[in-house]
Amino acid sequence: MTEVTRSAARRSATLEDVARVAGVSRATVSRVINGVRNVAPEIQETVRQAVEATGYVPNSAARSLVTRRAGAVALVVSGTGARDSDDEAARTRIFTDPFFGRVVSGVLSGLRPKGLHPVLMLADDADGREQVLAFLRQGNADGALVVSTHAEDPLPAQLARNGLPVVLFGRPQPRVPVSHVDLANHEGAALAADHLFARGCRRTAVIAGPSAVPAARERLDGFREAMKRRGLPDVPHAEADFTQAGGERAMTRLLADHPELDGVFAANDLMAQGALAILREQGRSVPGDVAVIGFDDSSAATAGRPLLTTIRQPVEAMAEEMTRILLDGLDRPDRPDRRAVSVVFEPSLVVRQSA
Amino acid sequence: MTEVTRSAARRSATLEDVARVAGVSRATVSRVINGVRNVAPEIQETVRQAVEATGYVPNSAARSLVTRRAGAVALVVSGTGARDSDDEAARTRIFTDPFFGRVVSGVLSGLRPKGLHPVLMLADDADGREQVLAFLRQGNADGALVVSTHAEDPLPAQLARNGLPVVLFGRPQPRVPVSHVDLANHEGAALAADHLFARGCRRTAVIAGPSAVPAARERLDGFREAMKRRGLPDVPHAEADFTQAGGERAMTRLLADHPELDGVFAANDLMAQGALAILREQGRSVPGDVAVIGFDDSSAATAGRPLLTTIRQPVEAMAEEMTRILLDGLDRPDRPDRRAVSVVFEPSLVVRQSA
DNA sequence: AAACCTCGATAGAGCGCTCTCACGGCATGC
DNA sequence: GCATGCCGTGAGAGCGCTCTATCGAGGTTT
Repeated sequence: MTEVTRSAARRSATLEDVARVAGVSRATVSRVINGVRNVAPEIQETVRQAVEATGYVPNSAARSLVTRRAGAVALVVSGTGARDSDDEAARTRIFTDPFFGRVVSGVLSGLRPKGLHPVLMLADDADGREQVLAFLRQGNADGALVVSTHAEDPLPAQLARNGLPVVLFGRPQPRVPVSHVDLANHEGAALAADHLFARGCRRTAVIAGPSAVPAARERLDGFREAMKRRGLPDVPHAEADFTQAGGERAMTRLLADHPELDGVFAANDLMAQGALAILREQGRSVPGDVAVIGFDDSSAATAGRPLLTTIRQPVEAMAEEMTRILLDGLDRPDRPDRRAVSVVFEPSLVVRQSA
Repeated sequence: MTEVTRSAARRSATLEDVARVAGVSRATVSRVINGVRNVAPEIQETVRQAVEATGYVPNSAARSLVTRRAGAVALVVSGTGARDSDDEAARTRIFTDPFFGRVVSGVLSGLRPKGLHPVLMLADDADGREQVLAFLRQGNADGALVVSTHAEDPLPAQLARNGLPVVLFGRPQPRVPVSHVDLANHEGAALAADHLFARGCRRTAVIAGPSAVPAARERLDGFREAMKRRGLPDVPHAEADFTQAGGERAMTRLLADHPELDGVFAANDLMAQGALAILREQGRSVPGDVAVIGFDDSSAATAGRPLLTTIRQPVEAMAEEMTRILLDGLDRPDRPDRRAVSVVFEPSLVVRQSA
């Protein structure tokens, strides 16, 4: 084998090669490969055989260049609140949270029918945000799915300003018109309050999420408002960071300040687990002495004993809907109806053992 | 503004535009944008200003087309064992496992210096494997990081056969020469055995992972061999699926068959948590009546009480090393030293409360 | 002073694909 | 019988970039 043929064998087949083998033009092969439009059946067959014979695989860079479509979407985790972008512990924490895994799972489900795959990006500081922006503007991805945590996260606005298709998990800042999916957090928290009240709890407390996170605020407010309606206007709370360790610290504080507690509502399951651990250590039985309700119905809810009573958030379905909205927007010929779409999901109460 | 100028403004600036503004050639602008080689400082400055003025962003499809580099790597989760690819529960389970999150975190760390981002792919059936293969052959990614679970997973071999750069998490089948990172699972299991023995446990059992997973086999074998060396050749075990629920079932079975148990080694932390839950339910104190050791030192280890004594697997560091190996291979000019590289990490014992 | 380098910049080919436009052949309408 | 329309195919431009070959200017060598 000469040097020439070897290098020829090395480089993979192109449309040109297939066309030559099939005895047709490049354009015809292209038509067969993509949406088959007006090509005689017998020629289609010939082309297909030529593709087989040459082992042809379309080059996506070339295709993207002319179609101006990347055929990819970015999945951005934004604003983790890591102070330092080298803070691997913080990064691991967010990716280890069951919430993240459920989002990934839902996104994958939503993308699968279209044969797309998400590019994972972390935008936890200005530099990371710049990277996401550049990535999209360079055409590496056609749109972004953003899981943003902080309310003041500027990324959604930046993306929207650049005219890039975005869908958010969670409500964006009021002034930013961006498509998103969300959960009725108020209602979820009220469900928890009602259940605790019905059990007879009158001295409840809340382990809240970071006040910078809108969903966390809504859960706290929703719970307090529901209790107020029942004549209990004073519900103490401690703020934590959505982690188990944070939940432990918050529970410890709460117990010290309010030893008479008989019910706890945690803004997510991880913190509820932390609460459970501390209650056990301090010799309080759950749900006998203190009833505990979590939020999310993630895998953490059934990870320990007692099994956690919790408010279910259909994260997978929400993530799937998020990709659907994005893909719809990409398909649409740009102009018409470019307004932001939003879909709000309803939470539900899942009663197990802890309350 | 006329229709023409508007559409001109719409489409983003190209190299040509920048060159015109800067009064130089396309090639010079290209040199400035990329590795700056032999360009007079003042011209560099002029070009930079022109880039600024035009808001130029390089088009990566065009670049990829000529460089034949995608500037992306695939992160493939392969062989989850989901029977049905529509089995969302199974999919969520794998992504919810802290192990996955740690891998993602490590990969991100390894990719960050190069400004790359992983494309997430799930290859849980033949169709998924085909997609991964096609994706890489189309040049969408330059290489793959594969987290493969089953020993008989054909994907690594398929990729290697196609000459695509791959690095595996975990040892591949014996006959497949593929770069990988791995943990000394035998040694880790022996560490667990030694610790239990030193505590006085003589009636231990193992909650093993799926026998199709090489790492699971090694952990079981390592534990049994270590116990055998100490004169305890009979260590019962129950096989589970690396999930908490599976751990619970295995523990229940083990307890029924061997009520006299005084020590349990679980092949991962999730199953150890399951064991803890069952032991509590059955009124056995941990570590008083039964000592428990997990494996991984994931977030699950500190998720409940008692805190789990476990064998630490440095997943983040392993994942980071995995990307380093892949990127090194991509940089190298192909031919020389194309042999498979492997790096084996050492586990360590982390003593907490459960043993 | 002529020949030779060297360095910085340009011209232009070409990566592999899609898509518009033109064209030939055939059926249809008057 | 000739104009008309449609359908299937081919020719060719061009997407935005990189990179090789080339050229010109200025300095050095003999």
